Amino acid sequence: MNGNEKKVPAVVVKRLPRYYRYLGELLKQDIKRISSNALSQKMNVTASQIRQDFNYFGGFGQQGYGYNVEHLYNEIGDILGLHDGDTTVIIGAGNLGRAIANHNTFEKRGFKLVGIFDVDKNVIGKVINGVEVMDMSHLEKFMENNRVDIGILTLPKKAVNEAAERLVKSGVRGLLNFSYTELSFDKNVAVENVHLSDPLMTLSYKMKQSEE
Amino acid sequence: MNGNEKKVPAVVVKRLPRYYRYLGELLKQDIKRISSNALSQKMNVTASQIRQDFNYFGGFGQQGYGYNVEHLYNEIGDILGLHDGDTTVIIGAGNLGRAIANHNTFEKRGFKLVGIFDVDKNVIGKVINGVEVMDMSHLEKFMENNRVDIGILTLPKKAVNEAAERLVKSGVRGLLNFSYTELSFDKNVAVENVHLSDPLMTLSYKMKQSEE
DNA sequence: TAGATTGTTAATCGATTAACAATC
DNA sequence: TAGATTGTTAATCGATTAACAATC
Repeated sequence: MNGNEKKVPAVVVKRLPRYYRYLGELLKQDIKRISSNALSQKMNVTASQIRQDFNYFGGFGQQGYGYNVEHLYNEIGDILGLHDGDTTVIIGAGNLGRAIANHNTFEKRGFKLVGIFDVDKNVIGKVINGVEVMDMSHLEKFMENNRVDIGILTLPKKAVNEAAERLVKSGVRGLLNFSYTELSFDKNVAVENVHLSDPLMTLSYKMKQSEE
Repeated sequence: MNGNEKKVPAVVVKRLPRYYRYLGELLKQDIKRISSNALSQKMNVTASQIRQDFNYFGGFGQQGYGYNVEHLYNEIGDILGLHDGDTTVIIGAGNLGRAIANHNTFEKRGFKLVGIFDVDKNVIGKVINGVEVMDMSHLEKFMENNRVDIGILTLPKKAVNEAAERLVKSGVRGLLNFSYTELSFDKNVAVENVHLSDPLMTLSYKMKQSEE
């Protein structure tokens, strides 16, 4: 941030992945350009919001023309850091860890899984989506020899704090935490806490509303 | 809604699961009561916001005392519909479907998994967390004989629309969709679309910010 | 050039925070 | 009763929408 750009509101940042997805779809359909108005109808938001959102990062469009889909897609990818080649490790090779290791969207988005760790002797040595599950006690050695940007935490909450701290000490810059605990570190380590059952609860709330 | 209550903003509803989690923790620690101020410090929000949020649903506190933790916990559970005994089926017994079937938080929140369906002969008949995987072609028959409130969609996007429509036709009132496609139905069917890679992307964005 | 559509400023709306009277 | 803390109104802040001049 160079000081004369205003800080992008969190609510705008959260919308970026959705734009990215829709633009990816347009790209697949070979659509070359789109106006904020056409996009707003597809996405069910206002054209004004779309233009405002994009203009936080500088104008990507052209008056009288609209937006070049491929260009916009790449720019948003850039903003999100999808072209940085960030590497990930998964800590916890349980059901969720395995699901995520096999979830190919992560790769498609430019993230490279380089290691999976667990403490369970029964899973250590197994290969998941081409990546071997290693012994958690070898974490530090592994990270000395491999650049790891992001730690994905899919382990029981009682073990998550220690794992997170070891990752941070070994140089990880971001944590994607699926454990129940809400982690937070100082500003040098970005953290995103994901609670899988939250959407189920808000769904349940919505269901009660539509009953009435 | 009886008309003289104002509609609860979506942003407030989204915060309810987080309150519920924190109150659950307090309950475990045998803490009987808490003030909005004490809770605000734990949760890193303002006390004002907490009181405003709770007052959308009627006052749960008592002047000079604060909030009774257990009572508040149960009230929020009620609001979220966690005590309705909603049943779920999972469509798609792949990695993510299995992870969710084994994810015991869903049960803890009061949702009962009653069926898992797939088209793959290799997984049909297997038992996941005590529930047998059934042939997708038997979905309608199963739903005639069993009340199913929520369909959890963990299948490839090319199959998700058909599955969703079959569920809705068979009487499901809510869909929790993990597939890439964004589903939407008329107002009688609540839908929550979950995109697992979105938090990874926003994490990546945050990492770029803390670099600077 | 005329038409279309952005980028951006201004107006509106809604959410958050502050303040305090009510009351346990 | 005095102190604490809610419930609620009012003030502020920020996000969304509308409008339109700039310009391709």
